[in-house]
Amino acid sequence: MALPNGPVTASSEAEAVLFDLVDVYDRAYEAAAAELSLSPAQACVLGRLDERRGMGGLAEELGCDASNITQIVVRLEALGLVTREPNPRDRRARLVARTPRGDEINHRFATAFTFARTAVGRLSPDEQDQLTALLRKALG
Amino acid sequence: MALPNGPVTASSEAEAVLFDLVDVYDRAYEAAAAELSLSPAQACVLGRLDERRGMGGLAEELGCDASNITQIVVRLEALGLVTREPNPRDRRARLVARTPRGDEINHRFATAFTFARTAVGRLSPDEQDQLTALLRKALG
DNA sequence: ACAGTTATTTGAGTGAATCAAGTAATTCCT
DNA sequence: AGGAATTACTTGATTCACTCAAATAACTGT
Repeated sequence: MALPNGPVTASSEAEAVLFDLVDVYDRAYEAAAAELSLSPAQACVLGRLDERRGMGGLAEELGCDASNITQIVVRLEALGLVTREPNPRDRRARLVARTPRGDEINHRFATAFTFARTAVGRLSPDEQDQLTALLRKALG
Repeated sequence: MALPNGPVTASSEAEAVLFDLVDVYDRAYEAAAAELSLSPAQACVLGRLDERRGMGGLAEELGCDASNITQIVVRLEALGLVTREPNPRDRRARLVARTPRGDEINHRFATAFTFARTAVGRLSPDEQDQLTALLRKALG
């Protein structure tokens, strides 16, 4: 379990509850991935392969080094969850795509990761709108 | 930069903005730690040493294996940010405490991690209360 | 065709995390 | 009091995420 990105000092209740939310979210994500024997990073990459795409695009979207993606994809490939085919348009590049089994695991992950759904579901539609508006404003 | 604990599918706007929040929060935490050449885990542990305490308590609070704490504390000790003294009451145990330099770095970290403060600060006091109430309800 | 750029991989290194096993000191039981 | 069980922590082995620097190959523009 990853250590929480904890509150050193929470100077308001809103900050404290924000931290709680982040911590619970992150742990739920990790737990859902673990149910399927995936690391959070693997679940993340798998979840972004709805269409086949290149390594570079993944690295850019996820804000990490390309070699990090290489490793994660190699492991997903070893698990039989993705394939890496040469890109016919550009022979330097590779196209990553989920296998059928990858689709299934990804779907099961989406089902297992209920946290956001459940949390939002505790709110009425009006409250959901309010929350959305408040968080958007808070995010700037 | 850690990969985001991404949304596989966001079935509502509230869920999507929740994910955004978590992602931005986590990245800000990591960035603040990096400014002080700390890993997120190191910043986390350092932030929980307002009073001297044992390794076991840290492990329990942070929900990880004790040996993980040992490693992190060893590194913090090597950086001169914490000390590990034998517990006079129980010679099996060790008491971890921040050094003055640890206090300073921890304080600078708290200053550098502005995200929660800033985000909440964009809201009026009323809105902050609303947000707190909504998130509490969502957390169940 | 040649130089420069781009896509990806490889290799080396750090750190987080877990598990299993070990050590030492405490507690509990009779 | 004495021995067994428990507790607190460390060590060692392993896996994975992550970064950086360097290598390889293939593309692009002139």
